[in-house]
Amino acid sequence: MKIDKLAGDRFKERPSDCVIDSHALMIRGGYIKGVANGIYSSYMPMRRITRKIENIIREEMDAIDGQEVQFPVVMPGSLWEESGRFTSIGSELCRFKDRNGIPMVLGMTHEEAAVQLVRESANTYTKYPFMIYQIQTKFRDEGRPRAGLIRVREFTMKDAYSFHTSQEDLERYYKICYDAYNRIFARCGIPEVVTVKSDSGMMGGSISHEYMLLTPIGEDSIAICGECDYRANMEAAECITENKCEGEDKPLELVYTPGIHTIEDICNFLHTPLEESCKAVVYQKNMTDEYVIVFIRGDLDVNETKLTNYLGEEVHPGEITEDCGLYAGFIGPYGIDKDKFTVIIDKSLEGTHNLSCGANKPEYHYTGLKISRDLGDVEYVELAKITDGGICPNCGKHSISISRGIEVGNIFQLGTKYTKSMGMQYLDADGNLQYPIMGCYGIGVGRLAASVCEVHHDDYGPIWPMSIAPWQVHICCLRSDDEECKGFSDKLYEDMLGDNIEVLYDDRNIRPGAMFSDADLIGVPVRVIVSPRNLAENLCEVVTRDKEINEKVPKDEVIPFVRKLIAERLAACK
RNA sequence: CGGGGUGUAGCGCAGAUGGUAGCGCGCUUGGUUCGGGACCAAGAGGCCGUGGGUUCAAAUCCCGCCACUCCGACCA
Repeated sequence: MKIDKLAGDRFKERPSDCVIDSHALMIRGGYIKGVANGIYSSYMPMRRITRKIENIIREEMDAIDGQEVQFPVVMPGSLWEESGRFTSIGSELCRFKDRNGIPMVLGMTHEEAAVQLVRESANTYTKYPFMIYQIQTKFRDEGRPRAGLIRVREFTMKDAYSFHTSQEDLERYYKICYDAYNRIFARCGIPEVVTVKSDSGMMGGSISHEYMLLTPIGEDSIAICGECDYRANMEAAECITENKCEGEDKPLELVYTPGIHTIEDICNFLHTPLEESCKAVVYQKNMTDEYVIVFIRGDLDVNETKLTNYLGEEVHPGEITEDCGLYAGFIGPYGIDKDKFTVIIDKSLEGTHNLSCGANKPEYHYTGLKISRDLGDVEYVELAKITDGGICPNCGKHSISISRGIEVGNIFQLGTKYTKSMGMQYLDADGNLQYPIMGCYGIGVGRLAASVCEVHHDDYGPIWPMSIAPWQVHICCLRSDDEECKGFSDKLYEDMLGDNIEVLYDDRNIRPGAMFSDADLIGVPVRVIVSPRNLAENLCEVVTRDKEINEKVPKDEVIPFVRKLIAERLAACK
């Protein structure tokens, strides 16, 4: 490829609306162009990168007996009604009608399509286990796309679905996928990706893992133990609390606390630590607006994902109105109307005493609350967010730190949610009808490319690993007006093409500075610089984008030298 | 869903108090340059997001839409 024909501009100024580096570099380098909010087109360099990523994924999926298939982007709503997701999913599922008025959806994930594809043919246990996968466009009408390709509405994804006749077999295969995923990320040049336990959200199912690239710009928070190998998404992390319950129990006492509304204020007023208070967090159910009140230790926050899972329905922060029977700032667990409100006591309050809390009466709080004494038998529910410096649920030490990460992939054990709801069955060896057990496995291709860029770049541009680089070699002909320089460069380019080296050739009559800046933005790992100066000594300069290598090589040995470099670097990405 | 911001040339921006649009980068042509985004000269390129209103006159003032964007919430 000659660079002067390459569609897409490269430019110097950072676009003002780019917050993260990978986004800015991909716009500045002529990789992508925005079409609409969260929707991008890719220029050739980007497409070559994603194609290589897709091929790596393909190789690894094929190696674990995956069958590549293709599902449609547009599906009838009726298919999604079978699983119940046509109505259960919110506006991120794009719905529309075809010319006959039939409800249709744009695929945001393909469990339904996967089951539809195989439910008749996989009717005997002898066909199990098997896995099908595709690499295809998804559309999710996100409320807020951001960060370039990290969070978009339309994207390419590899999604895989496995089918099993037992939980044991699913777990066996799940482990195989787990390892295949690690190989994929290592081969794409980001071996530092870690797995974390995650919440399975709307997918259903139980065990799931996310593959996280740890970086401060990540959107997810991850709890990591510094002492053992415990790692979990904040949403899924169990919050362990120790309540020492020192000193004597004090009696429950009503205290006049005019104008004190927040838990910080009451603790300051009483000179007690936040741990000795019980705060109320008010939510309302999305469907009915019914109030849900969570009581939790004053220093902790509610993990709303856990709350949603516990309730089995969505909630939003509650609006406390004049006549709802609640007094904002004075809500407490003692004497609250349990018939009128859903009241939940967080596990962090188990084994506590001498708590201060609201008195359900304006301008009054209680002190000396002991739940086991004053409220009798209550169910404690684990709903708190794990905290930085908190206790590790695995090893029990105060060793949790919270990091940020980008989710580049995930794997789920789905169970029978889709096979049952969609009526997929097979005959087992004893002649009984059974529902297959499913797993599903996803990787966002564009997000992965952007993640690699985010981790591998400098001020001048991306530094692509050889395995996914848009080209392997970039020839810079520094003086195209010099006959010898141009002649040698042209020949080198032709020879490399003939030798099946992926080469980008810059023979524009521009100044070296501009040429190097463009080369940096394209981020090709190996650069060959041809100039009259070096040619006078029969040399070419070979440099790598990561600055590891900068050597003058005899001009006749450039191709073998470069071939060796490419081979070494490809081998390093395994 | 809540709260901000911005829409003027391909990109980045300036255009108090209304008078018919400008700068930098990029692009075209010619010349001088040539190892980290050169310089000179001459050019091309604009329905000022959109609809309405006020006015002799609107990029500018008023109202309504739309789009993009940032922060937060939500998010297989």
